[in-house]
Amino acid sequence: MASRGESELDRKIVEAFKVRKLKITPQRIAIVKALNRMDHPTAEEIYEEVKKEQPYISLATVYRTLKLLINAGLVKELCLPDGVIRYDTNINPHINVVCVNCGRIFDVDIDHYVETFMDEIGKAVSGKGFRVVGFRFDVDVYCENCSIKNKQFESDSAFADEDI
Amino acid sequence: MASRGESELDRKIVEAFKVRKLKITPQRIAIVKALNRMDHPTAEEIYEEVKKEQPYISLATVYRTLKLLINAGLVKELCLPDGVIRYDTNINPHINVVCVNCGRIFDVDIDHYVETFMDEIGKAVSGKGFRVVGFRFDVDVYCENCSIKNKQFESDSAFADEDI
DNA sequence: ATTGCAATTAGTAATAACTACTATATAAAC
DNA sequence: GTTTATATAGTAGTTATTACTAATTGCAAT
Repeated sequence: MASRGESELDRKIVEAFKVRKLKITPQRIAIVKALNRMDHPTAEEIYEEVKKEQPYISLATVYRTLKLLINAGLVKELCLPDGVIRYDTNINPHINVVCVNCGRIFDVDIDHYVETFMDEIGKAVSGKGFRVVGFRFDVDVYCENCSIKNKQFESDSAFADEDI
Repeated sequence: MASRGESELDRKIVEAFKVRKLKITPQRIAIVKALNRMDHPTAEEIYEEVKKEQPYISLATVYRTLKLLINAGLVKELCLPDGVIRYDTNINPHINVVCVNCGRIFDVDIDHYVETFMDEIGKAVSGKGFRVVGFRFDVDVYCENCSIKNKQFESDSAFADEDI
């Protein structure tokens, strides 16, 4: 009967919990598993998903656990123009490409560009004594579908005449 | 008596208002002027500042006016890890360098790098049909002061061992 | 396996940030 | 000045999140 419990959890997460002396509870297991199968969910969406497995879980537990995971560096918050915080299990440096029309979020890997970006940022902030610990790079777009449907918005952006 | 009213307002803002058939009210003038002398304020902070000039202004008017200015592309929202929305009158492409310890925000001009960034993003998202309309680039740092006071946090970041 | 207890939980109250609503007032076009 | 659509103050309502509390539980030490 090895199908229940922490054995299903990513070793990295178990490790992060143990190292911080955090208990591995069924609620936390369910939340982590839900996060892993969801795509940029909100706290409320996670709550609804986790309820399938833990029907009596409290929304407060979801928020508390998310905060733990964030503090452990296992999850990141996304704050997008719709004002709702979403949670991202992709902690690799990447761009969140967000369609301003339909809200879909596309993770765009920038492994190959990170060094260049960081060099440029380094130049831009040099001499000011900043120690960089992370970044958020969100790009607002119309995705392919919404571009087609929203031709009329073509010059609504501050960047429209910069041809980017 | 040319010291009151819209004559004090940036021509660009008057233009943006007229073009949208929005009335130029004393409240809106006061809000725009407050924004111009403040540094990344929250709605609440703007409200307190504007009250000095318009003691009976309503917080709802502040929020409504901010939304107008955002829609007109004259102001941008910043959503930083503290969860409070701040308003930025710098609509030029720039990086918001945020000290994760003291919360101070430093605008870092990237005029010279924007083209490079956009090229890189273009490469990263190419073939996916995205039409870029804007971006947010926030960099979390310890500022010079807080770096000195917080040596103990040196390896707390997911990026710590990447030497960025 | 049992025990002891600090950590965790469910449930809910409280808070914070914002939005909607409504009756009154006003900017600006005539 | 008159008109009228727009804007406003004040406030109620909403949403997202956090705080609190009494009961429960993971897990380390027996």
